[in-house]
Amino acid sequence: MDLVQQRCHDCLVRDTSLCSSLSDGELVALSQMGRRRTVPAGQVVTCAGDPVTSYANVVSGALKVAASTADGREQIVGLLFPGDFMGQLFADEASLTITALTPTDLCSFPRVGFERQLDCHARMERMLLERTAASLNEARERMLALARKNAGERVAGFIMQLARHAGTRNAEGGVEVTIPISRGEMAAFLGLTIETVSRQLTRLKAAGLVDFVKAERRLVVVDMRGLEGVAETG
Amino acid sequence: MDLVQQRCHDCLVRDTSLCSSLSDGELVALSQMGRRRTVPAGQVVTCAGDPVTSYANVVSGALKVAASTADGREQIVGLLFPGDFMGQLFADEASLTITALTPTDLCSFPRVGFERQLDCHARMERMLLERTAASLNEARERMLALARKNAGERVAGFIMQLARHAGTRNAEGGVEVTIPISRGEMAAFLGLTIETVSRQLTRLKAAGLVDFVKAERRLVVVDMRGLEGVAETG
DNA sequence: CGGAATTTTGACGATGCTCAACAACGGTGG
DNA sequence: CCACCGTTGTTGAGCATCGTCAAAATTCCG
Repeated sequence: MDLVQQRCHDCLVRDTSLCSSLSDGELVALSQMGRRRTVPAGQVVTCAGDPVTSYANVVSGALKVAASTADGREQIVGLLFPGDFMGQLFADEASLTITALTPTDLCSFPRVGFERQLDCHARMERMLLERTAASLNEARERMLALARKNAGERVAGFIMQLARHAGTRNAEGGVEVTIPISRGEMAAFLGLTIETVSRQLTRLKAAGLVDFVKAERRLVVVDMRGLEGVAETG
Repeated sequence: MDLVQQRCHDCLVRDTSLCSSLSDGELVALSQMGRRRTVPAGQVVTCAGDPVTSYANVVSGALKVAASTADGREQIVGLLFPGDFMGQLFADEASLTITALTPTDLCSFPRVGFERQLDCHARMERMLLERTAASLNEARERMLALARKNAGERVAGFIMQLARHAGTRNAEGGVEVTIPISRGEMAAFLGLTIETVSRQLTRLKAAGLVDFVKAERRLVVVDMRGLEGVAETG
């Protein structure tokens, strides 16, 4: 086994990224054009307006995908985690800006080479279609929240999602989660301001639905049912 | 040429729907499972919560794709026109409700059969991937509008899109468009109320940027530049 | 022509944003 | 070890925008 294959074999996301649709043998060509790249927290990876010349798999870390207005208002339209595919498929010019939230490792492919690989690997293309369709459904659900839900519902819904996706049950029957992003990023994600997010969190705490120490990232969902109720009706 | 092929050959969207990626010969299998269906205005085609058992091409008419909360708040997350593909790909349960806005003709396929056809026709699958990716980009742009733009910007932006996409230049240098949906649907699309949409339209008229007669669907963009300005900064 | 549905307009109020001050935390250097 | 400072988060007061409720105007359609 040569070095290239060795690298993929040891890859953290060999089994969760698009690559999981390919056998070791099929992976060779893609592997040869893949370039590992480490990005520090806060750095912009691709910028709205730039031509799209490469795609990537997220290997480790986290990134935000954001749209923004000319005068600087920003909305986070998606988050990327290990195994996720990064890039605006088939767009000649990026309309979104992607920024690393934490130190991040990417496995980056030149656009044309990657698209050629899609041509020869139907299972990979299918997987990409499935993921794109899922992202579209998610984006549409979020449009409902951004347009029609009030601040309380949005914040409660966000914590519910975290709890369901990454929560761990503790001794007292609560569900512990670590909020992976800052208040500012939460606000940018939920279509609110920092102050409103902060107020809603203290409101949830006052209502006894969640518990956390001020300004901490660690949070315990005390009353899942109650929180679910708030997520649906303020 | 048998009847089935004849039907596709005469089809209004033979060259704009996914079918345009297939030759007449390749179309036979898909054609045989396609069922034409006419839906009256206002009728629900697929409902959130139902299992996804079929997909369809829109042949004529228009539909809305909407997400809604338990207590009845609704957000239109997409519109479908002739040539568009309809259905939540690979979802086992629909999360969105699709309703005809006008009398509509569909060419409907059973889910499993259609997915099998995708397996054998790489160009069709590629076209579907391109369209899904484009829809995702569009949804994300709209998330920015719903979360961060004010009522004036949203209404102006909507008219801009109409004018660019379906406008016709008139004698006085204005751009004429027909607003294809009711105020209520505009509101549901823009994340506003009917009253706010109405007020913003009269505001644009008072500012001399557009002209229309009260409660009419026909509208003239008088000052495109000015309208563009409002779309970006209220 | 008449009644229902849609649209417009007005008055009022709540929600969430802005601005501002304060608190908590983490690192840095004396 | 602790004073200092920048960053992040919390809290409060006031206000603007948009939603709600209600009524009038207009259109649609039988």
